Formats: sequence, C-alpha cells, structure tokens
Amino acid sequence: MVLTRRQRQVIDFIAGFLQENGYSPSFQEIAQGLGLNSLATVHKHVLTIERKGFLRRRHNQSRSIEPSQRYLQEARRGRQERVASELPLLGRIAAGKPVEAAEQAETISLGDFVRQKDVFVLQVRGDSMIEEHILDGDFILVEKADQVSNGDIVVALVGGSETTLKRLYREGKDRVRLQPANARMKPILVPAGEVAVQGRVLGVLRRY
Amino acid sequence: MVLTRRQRQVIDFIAGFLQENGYSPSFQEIAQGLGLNSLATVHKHVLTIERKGFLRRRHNQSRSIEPSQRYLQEARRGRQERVASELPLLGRIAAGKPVEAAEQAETISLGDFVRQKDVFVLQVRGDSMIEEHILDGDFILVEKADQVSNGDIVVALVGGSETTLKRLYREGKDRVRLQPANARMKPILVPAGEVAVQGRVLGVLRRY
DNA sequence: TGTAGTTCGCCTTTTCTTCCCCTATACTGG
DNA sequence: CCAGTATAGGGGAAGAAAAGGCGAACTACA
Repeated sequence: MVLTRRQRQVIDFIAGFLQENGYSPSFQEIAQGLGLNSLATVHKHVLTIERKGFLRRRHNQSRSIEPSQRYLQEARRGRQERVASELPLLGRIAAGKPVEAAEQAETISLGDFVRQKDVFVLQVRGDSMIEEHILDGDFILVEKADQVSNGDIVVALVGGSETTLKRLYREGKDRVRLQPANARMKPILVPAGEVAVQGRVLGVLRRY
Repeated sequence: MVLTRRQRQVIDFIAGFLQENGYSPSFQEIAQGLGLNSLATVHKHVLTIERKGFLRRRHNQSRSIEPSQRYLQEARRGRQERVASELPLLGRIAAGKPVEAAEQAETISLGDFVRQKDVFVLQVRGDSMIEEHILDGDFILVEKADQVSNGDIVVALVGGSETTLKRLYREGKDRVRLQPANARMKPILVPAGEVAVQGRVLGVLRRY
C-alpha cells in the first residue's frame, strides 16, 4: 500500500503540524494548509490515508489524527538514507594554508575504514589511552583478531574477567605487557596464557 | 525468473523514485524517466516485471506500484556488500571491567554522526589541535555553518587566504580569537570581519 | 448550541488500460 | 536455408476508472 503524491502531501502536512504545535490539525486547518476549499476533500484524503495505514484517529473526534508507527518508521528511515553514510572528502586543511581541493568526487565512509569482515564498535570508558588521544566516550572500531602485531592497540580479556584497551607488547617468550597510555596508570604484566586478545583497534570515531 | 536489462532499469527507476518522493511514479513519469514516448510501453514493462514477481500493484489504481519484498531484499544485499556503513555497537569497554553488552542490535554509522545536511570531511595536516586530541592525518567531520557558538572548534578562513582549524572565541564586540590547542602555537586575534567561518567540527575519524 | 467531523451527489483531472501498429532478435521445424 | 513463431522493445490514441475537488446538508461531541 503506497500513497499518492497528494496523499503524501497531506500526511506530511499533518505530521509537520503535529511536530510544530504538539497537537494535530483540524480539518479546517488541513484545508488551509493545502489550499483546499472543502472539508469533504480533506475528509476523503484522511480516510484513504487511514485505510492505507499511514495514520490513525478516533471517529468523530476532533484533532485526533496521528501518523501511524508505519509512517514514522518510514520517515525515520528516509532521513537516515538521505543523510548519506558516504561523506564528501573535500581536501586537507593545514595550518596557514587554504583548503586544498582534493581530487574530484572523493568520498569517505565507514566502509573505507573497514576492509575486513568482522568489525564492531565499542565505546570507551575511562582515560587509560588518553596519551594516545583516545578519550572517554570515543568509539573505537575493533577488528576481531586473536593474532596481533607487537605494539598494536588491542581489546584484551585478562584473566577471564577484565577487559581492557591497551597497547600489547610481547616480553620474552611467554609474557605480555599491556601498556596503558596514561602516566598515572601502570602497565600490566601477565603470562601470555592469561590474555585473550579480542581484537585490534582499527580506528577511532569521536562525536562532539 | 530473471529481469532483462531494460526491465532492471525500469524497476530501479521506480524504486529510486519511491525512495526519493515517498510515493510511486505515474506511468507518465516513468516514461519520462526512461526516455519513452508511449505509456503503452511503460505498461507493458510494468506488467512483465509484475509477472516476474519484482513488483506489486493494484489494477487500475494510480501510483500504486511498489517493489516487492524480493526486489528489496536483493537491493539491500547489494548495498551491504558494497559498503559496510553500519557497524554493530557491542557495548562499552571500561578499564578493569568486562565489556558491558549494549542494548540489542545497536549499530553505528556515519549517519548517526551527521544529523544535518551539509557535512563534509577534511583531513587534518599539522598539530595545531593536538591537545584537543586531533592529530595530523585525522579526518574531521565538518558541518557547514556560518553561525557557531563560542568555543566551538571551527574551520575558518582568515583574511581571505588562510584556512585553519581552531577553537573560536568572541572577544568583546568585534574581535575573535582563534585558539590553537598546542602550547607552541599562539592564538590568532583578528577583527571579526576578517574571519569567515566555513564550518563547525562535528566529529573526528582516525584510522590506524 | 456551536464547532468540528461526516456523508452525499456531482464535477474535473489524472492516471491506467487496451487495441492495433511496428522493428529486431532468437528459436524451431521443414 | 527459410518460413513460422515467440519474445523484448517501442509507439499512438481512445476509453475507462481512480483520484482530486466542490458545496451543501447532516450529525456528533464538548
């Protein structure tokens, strides 16, 4: 069941009105908003839109129209898809120089950061990596991996219970050092067997 | 049952139109979109595509075409394989605690960082914001805006030629201070008229 | 007792359907 | 090898049915 152009205009108007005023419009107001002269026309529209499942209301009750869950979901989905997950990469900004225009039509998306298959995101709590410029609240992109290189930033499970974000260094044959990036915190030195690496940090995402 | 190239073009056009407008196209509009001169041709296409199960509609009802579940699934699969723009948000990681599981099925995408319309990405050169944990090589998400709040991190054009990334503070009535986050750099104090704010920094993206 | 919602014809415009036409390409049986 | 047949693609135009719209009379609820 899909709406016609006019029906879409009607429901959009109603949803917008409700958004703005906190209550739904009367038929009179809908008519004005859409440039209609007869309430009968409004009524017909409301009825068909209701039958198509895009709004609900109580019979004979004034200002009782509300957009259905279905309409709201659609609207939300539409917004998200409009707000592209690909953003244009315009260039580089350097102190003291104008923005260099990048080569045409470059874009950036999370997909560019994620070449692998198994990637997930964690939100960081705490300041243990602050000297690596990973802050409380930042999101880290983690690639699942149990084999990592010396010096990688990893998410690791220590002793079966504690999960931490640290740089991992192998020390000798059978020990690892989990190194925080915070002068106030001490490195953790444990037998390799007690550390289960859950993944390697690929990137950081921060929202202001 | 598989579509021909032309049929694919037709259904893709219809799906795109619906996505964009929230209602399906009339035969007339489909004809225009595909450069056809006769509605009969459109009608024929729609019929065969319907018979092949890629769209559904109601006889004689205008703008009632919708791509079938089958088509949508195909389209979704295609999109996901091209860009994994949504990543699962598994939870929070705190020093010394196991990963807290986040509420089911949360995901994160660039779209979540970008509520506005005009957003672009710049790559940072230089260390002028290093104490704010924005590094050389980081990508910043910039929302186009000429009005910004005091203290926002902004991309600004100074004196018509230099573009910089700084925190912006208003000083008195007609001066602004562009404050770097690097002890080795000095703030820039200029008349407000010489600063053209190009945008406000929404987020940071870093790849290791 | 209004004001806001409902119903009922009646009209116009938009949109869909059908019928007959044409070309090109591929496949099928003689 | 060729006629015959089927299918995809495209076209013009007439006809029919929704969709959109109007005024007026009618009804329900606060």
